[in-house]
Amino acid sequence: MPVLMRDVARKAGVSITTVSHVLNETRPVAEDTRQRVLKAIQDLGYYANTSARLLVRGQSDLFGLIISDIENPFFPELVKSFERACAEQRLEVLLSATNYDRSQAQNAVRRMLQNQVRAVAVMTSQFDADLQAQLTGRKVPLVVLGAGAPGRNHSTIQIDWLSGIAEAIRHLHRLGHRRFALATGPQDQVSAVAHRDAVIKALAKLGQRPMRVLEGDHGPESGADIAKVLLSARERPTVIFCGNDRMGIGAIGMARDLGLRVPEDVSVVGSDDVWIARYSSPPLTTVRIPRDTLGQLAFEVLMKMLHSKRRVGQRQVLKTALVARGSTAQAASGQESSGRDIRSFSAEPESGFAD
Amino acid sequence: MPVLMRDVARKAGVSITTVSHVLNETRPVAEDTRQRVLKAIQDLGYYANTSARLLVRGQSDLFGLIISDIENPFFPELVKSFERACAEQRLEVLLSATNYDRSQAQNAVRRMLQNQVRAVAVMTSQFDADLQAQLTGRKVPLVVLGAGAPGRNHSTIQIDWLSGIAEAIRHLHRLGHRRFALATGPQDQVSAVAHRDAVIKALAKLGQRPMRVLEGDHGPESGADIAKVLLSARERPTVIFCGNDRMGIGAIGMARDLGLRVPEDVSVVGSDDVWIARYSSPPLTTVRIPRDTLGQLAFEVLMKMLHSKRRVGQRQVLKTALVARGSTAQAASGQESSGRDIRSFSAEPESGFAD
DNA sequence: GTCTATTCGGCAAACGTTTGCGCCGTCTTG
DNA sequence: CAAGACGGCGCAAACGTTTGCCGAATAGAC
Repeated sequence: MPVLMRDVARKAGVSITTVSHVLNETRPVAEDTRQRVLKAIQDLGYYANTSARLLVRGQSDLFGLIISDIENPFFPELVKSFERACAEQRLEVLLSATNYDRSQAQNAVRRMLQNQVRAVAVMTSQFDADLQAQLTGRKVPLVVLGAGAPGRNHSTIQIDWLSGIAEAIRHLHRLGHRRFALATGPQDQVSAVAHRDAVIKALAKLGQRPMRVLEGDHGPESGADIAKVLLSARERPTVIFCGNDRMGIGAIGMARDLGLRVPEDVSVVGSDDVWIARYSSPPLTTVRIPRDTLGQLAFEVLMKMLHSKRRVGQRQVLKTALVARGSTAQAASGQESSGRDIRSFSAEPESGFAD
Repeated sequence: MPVLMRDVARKAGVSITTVSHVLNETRPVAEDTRQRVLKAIQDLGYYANTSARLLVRGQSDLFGLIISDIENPFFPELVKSFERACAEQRLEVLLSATNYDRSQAQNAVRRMLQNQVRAVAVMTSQFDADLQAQLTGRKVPLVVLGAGAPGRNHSTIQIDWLSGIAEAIRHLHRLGHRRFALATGPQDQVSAVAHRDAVIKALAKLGQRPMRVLEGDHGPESGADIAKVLLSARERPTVIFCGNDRMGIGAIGMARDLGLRVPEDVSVVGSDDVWIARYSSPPLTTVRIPRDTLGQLAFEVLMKMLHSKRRVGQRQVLKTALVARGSTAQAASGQESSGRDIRSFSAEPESGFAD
C-alpha cells in the first residue's frame, strides 16, 4: 500500500509537479502552498519511490563499496569511515562483500551496475582487471584500495607497508632481536604479498633475513599453527612477525599454550591494528593502517574523479606506522648473538597453511 | 553509457519483449532465438536496470536488515548468516546501521521503504513502536530480534538469556563462587536490561544476589573501568559477570594491570561469544547466542510471514548456552565462605559508566 | 483445400517520478 | 491604461522495464 505523490498532491490540492518541486527544492513555491504540501507529506508518511526517481534521473545517490568480508575486523572501520564521508554529502552506500570468492565479486559488480552507483571503492583481492573494466567501461569512477596496479581508468590508494614495517623492524632490531620469523597471509592475495615483501625488504636494510617464512590464511588458527611449528623447532625465532592481527593473536595464544611467555620469550607483531589488538594480553604490537583516513581518502578521490572532466586515475599512498605495545620487548639475552649469522634458512614461503 | 534492453534487442534482431522474456524465463522462446539473445546480452555486458524493473514490478528482491553498529563484532556474523539465507533464495540484503542513534534509525526505515524491501529484520535498541509502525503500516513483514515486545503486526525472536546465564551461574556456584559482581551494558537498551535481569534471576535461584551492579557502555574501556572499581574495593568479587565479551576482555586486561591473575584471583564471564572471546588470554568464558541460527531463523520467520495471508506476528525464542573457557575457575579458597551472607550491597545499577 | 490449434514473438500500456514548456494572473513602469 | 516582467503553478513527455493482448506463421486434422 504505497503512498504516492498523487496522494500527497490530492490531499494538498495541488499538482504532482508542485509536490515534486517542494520535495526537491527545485523551483520556488509559494510559502503557504509549500506548507500545505509539507503537511500532507508528513500526514501521509510519504517517501519518494526511489526507483521512479532513479529511472528518470538516470543517476542515484549511491556510492558503492566492495570489501572482502564483513567478518574480518579490518573492514567495519573502513566501512564506517567511508559511510561517514558519504553521509556528509547526503550520499548513501551500497555495500557488497566478496567473501573471497570470485563469483561473488562478479555479483557485487552486477549489483553496483544495476543500482547505478555513481562511483565505487574496492578493497579486496578478488578483483581482477576484468571486473575493473566492467566498471570503468561504464564510466563509473573506481578507486582500488590497498592492492591493485595503477591504471589509467581508475585510481589507487596504495598502502605503504614499508614505512610502518621498517619502523617496527628497526625497533625490534634495537631491542636486540636477530631471529625473525614471518607468518604471512595467503600469498594469492596481493596485499599479503606486499606485506611480506615489505618485511623482507626492511630486514634486508639491516642486513637481516627472515629465518623462516610460513604462509597462513589470516585467521587466528593459522597464526597458532605457524607459531607451533616455529616455536617447537630447534632454533626458535625471537620475533614472529604476522600478516595481520588475528594471526598475531593466534600466535600469542599458542606461545602461551607451549609454556612460553610473551614478550619475554618471544615477541609477536601483528598488522592492521584492529581494535582487539589493544585488548589482547599482552596488547599486540602492530603496524597500523589508518582505516578512518582510508575511507575518507577513498571518498575524496572518487569525488575528485566525478568532478573532473578527464576521468584520469590518480594515485595516492597511505603511510603505515608502528604501534608499539606489550607483545614486543627486549630480546632474550643469550639468543641475540647466536642468531647473528643465519645461513641456510629459506626466505621463500613454505607451504602447508594456505586454505 | 548504459546498455539498454533495446540495444540487446537490436543486436539480436528481436523485440525488447522477447529479450525480457528470455531474461526472466517468463514465456517459452524458440531455442535459437534464445541463444541469439543470450549471446547479445553476453557481448554487450547487459544488466537489467533495477529501477525500471522495480518500478513496474512494484516489488524488489530485497530483504532489509537493520542493525546497531557494524563495528560491534556481534553483528557481522548475524549479517552473514542472514545474507546466506537470503542468497539461497536469490534475494539480496539491504543493510543499514543505526549507530545507536534514533535519527539514523529513522533514516534506515526510510531507506527500506524507498527501496521497497519485501521484509525487514531489525536488531537494535533504537527501534521504537513508531518506527515499527512505519514498516508494519506499509504491510512490510517485520521481525524484531533480541528485544522488542511481541505485537500483532510483527514477529519477534527473543533471546532466552536465562538458559545460558543460569547454566553459567550454576557452573560458577559449583566452583565455589559466592561473590558475584555485574558489569552491565547500557540500561537504556532493552537487551542489556534483559541480560541484567537474567543474571539477577539466575543468582536468586541459588539464593544469591550480586554484590554490585555497575553500568558500562558495552565497550572494552568501560569493562576495564568497572573492573578497576570492583577490584580495588575492599571486598572484591570473585566473579565479574559482563554484559558482553568486549567488556569482559576489558575487565581481564584491567585485572592483569592490577596484578591479579585471571582466573585464579578473579573469574570473568562475557556474553555473546564473538570470535575474539576464543582468542583472548585466557580465553573468555561466555554465554553464547547462536548468531548463525539467529540470522537463518529471522529469514525463515519473514518468509513465513510473506507467504501466509494473515500476516500475524509469530514469536520465537532462541536459547543461549554456556561456553566454558579459561577465564573462569575454582573460586580462590578463603573467600568462598566469607561472601556467603552479603547484606547491604545494592542490586540496583549504579551510575557513572554510561556513555 | 479449409479450418483449427499451436507456437512464436511484437505492440503498447503501465509503473511513479522529474522537468521543459507554457499558461494565467498580478505588479510595475511609462 | 497599455505592455512587459514576473511569480506561481499545471500539462505531458520521458526514463527502461514488464506483461496483457493480439497477429502471423506453421502444422495437423478433416
